[in-house]
Amino acid sequence: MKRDSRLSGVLHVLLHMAQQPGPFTSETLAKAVDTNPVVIRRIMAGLRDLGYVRSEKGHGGGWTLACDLSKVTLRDVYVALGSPALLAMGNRTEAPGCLVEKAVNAALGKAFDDAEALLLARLGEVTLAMLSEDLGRRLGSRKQQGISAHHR
Amino acid sequence: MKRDSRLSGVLHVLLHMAQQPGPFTSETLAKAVDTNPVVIRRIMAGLRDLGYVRSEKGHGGGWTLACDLSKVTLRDVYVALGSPALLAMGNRTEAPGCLVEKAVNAALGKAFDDAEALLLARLGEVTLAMLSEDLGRRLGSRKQQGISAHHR
DNA sequence: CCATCATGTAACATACAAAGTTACATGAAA
DNA sequence: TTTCATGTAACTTTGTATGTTACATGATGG
Repeated sequence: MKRDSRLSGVLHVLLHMAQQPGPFTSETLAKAVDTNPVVIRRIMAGLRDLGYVRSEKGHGGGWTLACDLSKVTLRDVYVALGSPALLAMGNRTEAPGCLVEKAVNAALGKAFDDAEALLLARLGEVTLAMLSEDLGRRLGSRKQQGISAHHR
Repeated sequence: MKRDSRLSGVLHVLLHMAQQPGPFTSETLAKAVDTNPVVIRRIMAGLRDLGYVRSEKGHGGGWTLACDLSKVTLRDVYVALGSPALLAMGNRTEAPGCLVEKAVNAALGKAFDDAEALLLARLGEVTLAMLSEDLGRRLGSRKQQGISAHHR
């Protein structure tokens, strides 16, 4: 199954934005994560709707952070993406008539639900600020560098 | 992302087999789970290789359970399928050079790993025998019924 | 006013994996 | 030797993320 990397991608973008004041055009951000500007607009749309970022058209326009990074968790970002499926596996049929299927769904469903809940809880424990601080530590003495320097 | 239902499907098949002595042809099993005989052979191949089931060709042939149901867990069945991806999401890039990507991967990777570990642990707690017993309870007074009766 | 820049979005193309299907080889039983 | 069943390769279908093109919308600067 093809892996969904939108959460990973949008976090990368947000971290880049947290390193410098901005605004950033979709094209600049696209180069930083090696993708297409339209893809950036696509994954940022939900964040904009929830007020986590702002977008401006025209000269000097682009994307700007519009939230308190210590108040937004990775889970919030995930939800902003539209809460895509977390698990690659699922029950063959939901609401089956067959009792065998029901027994299988009950056992698997419990395991699946527990794993999803744990994942969401973990994502809810990490704020964008914590992520940004971790990045700061990784950058070490090389602070205040631009996007181009972070990317190979 | 398209949902992988092989684990759900193969468990359904195994439970059906546990209800009656067998052997069962791929065609019979395919009808029970509403799919194609080749799909049955495909998802059963790994189980056969690990000795959980046996297959016989020719007249009177088909699939037979060949293991102690109380010794095989849902995790064992999952592994027999080839341990397909559990999570629908993943990091954009493994082993990135970019420090921003590394920070994102570290945070997400931890959450992902924890969720995967929990899911595998849960699957490891449930044996096929437990699943079969649960099915027995669900069937209630309607014991000893054939496959056709279980399926709508 | 208008040329330029940037987002917003629809529409289409591509890539990939699960699931479904067809075809045929292999081997066992009647 | 005919029939039945698995084993497997090859192909088709389907769903979704991702990539791309095209164009509309709106803001800025001259």
